[in-house]
Amino acid sequence: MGDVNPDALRGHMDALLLSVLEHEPLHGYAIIEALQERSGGALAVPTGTVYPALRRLERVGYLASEWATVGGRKRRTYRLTSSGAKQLAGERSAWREFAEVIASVLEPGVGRTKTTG
Amino acid sequence: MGDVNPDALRGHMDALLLSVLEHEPLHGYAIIEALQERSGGALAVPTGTVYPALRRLERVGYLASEWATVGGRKRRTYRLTSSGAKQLAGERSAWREFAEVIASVLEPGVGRTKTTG
DNA sequence: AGTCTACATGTAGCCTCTCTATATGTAGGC
DNA sequence: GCCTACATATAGAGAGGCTACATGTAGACT
Repeated sequence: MGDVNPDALRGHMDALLLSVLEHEPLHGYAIIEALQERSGGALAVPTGTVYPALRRLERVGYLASEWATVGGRKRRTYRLTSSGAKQLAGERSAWREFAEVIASVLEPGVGRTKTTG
Repeated sequence: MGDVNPDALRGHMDALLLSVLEHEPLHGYAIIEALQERSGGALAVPTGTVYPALRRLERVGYLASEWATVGGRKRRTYRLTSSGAKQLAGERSAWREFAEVIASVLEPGVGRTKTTG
């Protein structure tokens, strides 16, 4: 039950982040915990990955954020925008496509059985 | 049926390459075609990705190569070493783990249902 | 002969995302 | 005071896939 190879995460981080914010706004720290919980402990994404990624996602309009103070601590809470929701849907189908493609190469005979066309 | 996002391929290229060489040695150009065929046309990996990757894989001992001339054209044919076969097995289980983890975050309720606590 | 396409390999340099390491600060337990 | 958990942020490194380019053969068509 080792954790996931960092390189493999490339290009999938956005989908993960958008996904945990789908039903409720969360702040960065809570997002990291949610990722870990949902993955059964396999995803230990460092803060140096998450915070910049969240800012990037906000910059492109998929997320929006606002500051809040809870128990004397400051949090920047992120929520999914409608644009982000659309993006998430796209990321989900892209993931399914991707997983199918990789699986078809790695384990021939499973899935995509050369329907060609 | 767009092709796969290049960034998403990060860290999975090795597995793909090792996998197409599992049962038969192939040269670079044929590897690219095999990848495309096995994926139903979804994987159009550029030569600038494949050739350097093959060399890297040879450098670390997962592949071995030799030159051949077929029909007046020179080919460098790669084959899987025993070390590469072991690596491929590892890549396969890493992929299954990875796919399960991503799916568990992207589509909660499917697979890895928080067996932990 | 000249041109075009398919076959075939290779490199330089860019891009961009993830990671490591570090910095900053609050709250609460010991 | 010191340590841990909570909470955010940035600089710089590292890596690998991509674009673009360079090189060359074979065969078809004009």
